[in-house]
Amino acid sequence: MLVEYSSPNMARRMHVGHIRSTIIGQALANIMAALGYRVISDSHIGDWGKNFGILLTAIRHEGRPTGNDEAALAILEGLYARYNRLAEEEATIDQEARDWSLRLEQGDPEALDLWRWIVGLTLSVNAPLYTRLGVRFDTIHGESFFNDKMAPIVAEALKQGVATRTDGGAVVVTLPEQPTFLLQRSDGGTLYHTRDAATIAFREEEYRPTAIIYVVDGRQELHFRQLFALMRALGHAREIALVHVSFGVVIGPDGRPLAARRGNMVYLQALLNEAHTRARAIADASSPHLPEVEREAIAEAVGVGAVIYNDLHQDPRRTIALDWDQMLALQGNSAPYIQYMHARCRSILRRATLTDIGSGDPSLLTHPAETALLKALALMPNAVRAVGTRYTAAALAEWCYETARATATFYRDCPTLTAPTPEVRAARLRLVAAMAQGLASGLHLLGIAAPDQL
RNA sequence: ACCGCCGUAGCUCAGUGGACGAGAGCACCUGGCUACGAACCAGGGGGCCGCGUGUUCGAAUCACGCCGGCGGUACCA
Repeated sequence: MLVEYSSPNMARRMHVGHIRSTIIGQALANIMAALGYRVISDSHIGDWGKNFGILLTAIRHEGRPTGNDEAALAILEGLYARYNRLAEEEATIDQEARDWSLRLEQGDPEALDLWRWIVGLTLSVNAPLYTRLGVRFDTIHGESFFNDKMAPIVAEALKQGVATRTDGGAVVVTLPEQPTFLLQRSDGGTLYHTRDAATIAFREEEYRPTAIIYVVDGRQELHFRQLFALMRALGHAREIALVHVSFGVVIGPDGRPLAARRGNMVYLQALLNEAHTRARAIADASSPHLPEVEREAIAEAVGVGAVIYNDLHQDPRRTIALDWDQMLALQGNSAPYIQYMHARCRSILRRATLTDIGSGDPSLLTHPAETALLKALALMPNAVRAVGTRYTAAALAEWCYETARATATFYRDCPTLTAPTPEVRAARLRLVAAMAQGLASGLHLLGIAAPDQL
């Protein structure tokens, strides 16, 4: 099974708009692997096309930014925004951008040189963010990778009569029940559909997957409907499930889209840092006895965990209005709550002796809080399987939270270390060990760390 | 205009293969640390589950229509 997610644009810093695909995709990849699929995670980076034409035009006019850090990337980002707007207003700039994107496709050395620099810069700036989020890719086959694989698809579509060439030279596809779309520009350049069609053909040949999962925002639903219909019409991917996991975009608190030029853009790094800072403040207040390095590590696990969980616990299709307090919530229905319950279980296990654990008799667990936990444990496989069939990690996030709540009640009503009898104590220890393992596994599958102590 | 998604408590959201008389978090009110860690727990107020019709023994959940919000609709991605 191949899972495509994150797929950031080049020459841009990752912002809250990218976080959803990244987080949802990684969780799905984790869970599909747990379900037994051999998962290939792929970031289909946007390193090709007309947007690069615009970038190259901008650099040609304004010069190449110095440095190889986030600051340089920010400058590129600004250049792109400005020239993208210019291209819409001035036909000469637009033409220049088209020319450059074509030169890039044709292997022009100058274009290639700048292209390599831009891609390298972007990937190196993004890398530490991925590390913090626990994200890793098996392959990064950007759109450029498919440059030489597109002509055959276009030819195939024409040959099969699925597509036709217009008088202007463009290749147009008309399928039943689908709006028509283009497979090739009139100047010979390729398009989004072309690249994605070539990508499917490649993946089909290369991996023979049972499914290809696209974790891409909902605005591209039509694109994928058309793409999948095209591939079916061509006779491709007959035995492959093609799935678009669609999610809603993140908008500003005012209900309007986030945009750099509107000044309300929130970058991923800033978001993670703020989450870390908030978690650190609470760690300092509630666990002053822990050494500095540990509190720092806990703050990272808790802060980043909160961000990840916030994205996973709700229906991905909803539009999310940016709300710092909600995204970074550290109480209630949040990752820290689940992490806390896990840590309390671990705390009990730390205080018990090893020989106590695993020898308990489960039939002694008859208190309502105990049976509730046993039921919760039994439901975990269902939750994981639901993710596999519904393609949403929310089912598992929900399980983690409900289970953590049941754990909290048990914690209050059923003392473990000071249980009434040694037999009950042993049984409860065994239960606590199971809960700790279940919660930790659930969190790990979601891509969230489960520290032994907060 | 057409297509898609969403519309559940003041706010943010769970719940839609059969399973109590509809749930959680935040906010508000009340109570609980001489600790298996209070990043917690217990309790309270607060809801024509957008509206209507239909299917069914039974509908927040399924079907159809309507209203509202958002998104998309060939040479950007």
